[in-house]
Amino acid sequence: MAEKQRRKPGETREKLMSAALTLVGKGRHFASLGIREVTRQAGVVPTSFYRHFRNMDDLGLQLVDELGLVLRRMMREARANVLQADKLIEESVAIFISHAQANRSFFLFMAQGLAGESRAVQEGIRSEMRFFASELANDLRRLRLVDHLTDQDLDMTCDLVVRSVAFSLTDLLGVSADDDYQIDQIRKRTTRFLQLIFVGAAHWQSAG
Amino acid sequence: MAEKQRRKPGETREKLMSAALTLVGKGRHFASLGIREVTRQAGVVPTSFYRHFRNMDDLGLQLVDELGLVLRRMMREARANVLQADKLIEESVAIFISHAQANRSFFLFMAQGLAGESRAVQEGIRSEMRFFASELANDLRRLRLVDHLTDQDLDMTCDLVVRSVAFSLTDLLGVSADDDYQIDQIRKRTTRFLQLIFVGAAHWQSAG
DNA sequence: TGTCCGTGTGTACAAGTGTTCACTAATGTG
DNA sequence: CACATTAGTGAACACTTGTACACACGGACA
Repeated sequence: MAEKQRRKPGETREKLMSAALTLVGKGRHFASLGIREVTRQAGVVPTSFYRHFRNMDDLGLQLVDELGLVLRRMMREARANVLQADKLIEESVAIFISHAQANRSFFLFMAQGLAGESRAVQEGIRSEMRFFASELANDLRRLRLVDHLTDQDLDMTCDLVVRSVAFSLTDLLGVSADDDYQIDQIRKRTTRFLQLIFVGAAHWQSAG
Repeated sequence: MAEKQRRKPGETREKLMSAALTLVGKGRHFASLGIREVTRQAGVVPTSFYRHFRNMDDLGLQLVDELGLVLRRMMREARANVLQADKLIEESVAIFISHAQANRSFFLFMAQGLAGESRAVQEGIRSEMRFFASELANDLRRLRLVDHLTDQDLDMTCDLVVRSVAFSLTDLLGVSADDDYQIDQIRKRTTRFLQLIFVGAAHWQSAG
């Protein structure tokens, strides 16, 4: 019989979550993962799963929570590194892309979850995106870059920005993780998208 | 023994495809569907599946083909009904929303497939979107609404438009099919997104 | 020191899975 | 009409699946 391994608390839980992410990173869709498959990947007996999660949806929800942390780290880095306003878009997108590469599976999971099977996960990710958009709106206000926009129009703009960036995840998803050329193309395109949106915002008049 | 039912050619094939769509419409994710499940929903014996498809990915690919037809019908209707340029965006979005409601499962499948498990389905849907974007670019050129944009910038604009509209599918996905108020909100928001993008395009200068 | 309790393990089971096979009825083709 | 082809059927296969149960170990705390 295999020895019972005593691990530090929460280790198996983490193993299971990162096992699910690993499978997602290998191209599987989260909705198609099973409990046994995940435990197998984690090197843990199936019954252990229930010590930490009620079912796969539950695991998905906890992954969304961790995704929130990843996104917040990314925001912090962007705030720290994006100093000159004229390169704001370019640098923000670059930071996004580099985080997306460093946490590929996480962002794949995010892209999948937007149209996923679990309503709760879906709502969780949408909620993260709303939060992200509202933080972006705050930052832009603070930098006094959008003084001519009403709050509502600013919110709309940021919403569109976040969506466009999120959509680029599905581009990233299609290219292999080390195809630097393609990834750079995606970065450039996403940058142009945002520039176009901000040109629109600069000339937007609320009544329109 | 149940009678062997002779049906008109291709009927079982259609039954299987629409069975898969039905399940998607009920909130399931395509990637999590199994052959037996689909055949059960179609009221057909599991073995029949192999008469028409090699596996679920194959079925997915054929669904993408049909999705192409749906999209082309939609384009045709938009071209026929959108006459006055000043309401172009508003009416196009309205037509999109109404088609998305009329073919809910199809568009859910599309939203799922963008980050789906099958690389081939993914690429198929992206290809449909590219086609859609290039047709849109042609139309805009023909209407002489974007004379100041280079081809490349016009392509980018249309790409962004198509993405924004596609993303709104994930909004639609979250509200029940008969929640007219919410659907109208989505329609309005999507319309504003496109207006913002076109304001951006109007003031875009290629060198930027 | 003794006793919970959280977390790991192995076994078990019924139900569901993809796929193969041999069989058969209807259809199209000569 | 004879006949090959297509498209339906049921039975069977080896496996996988989710989940329940009883048990074992180690740390926290009395």
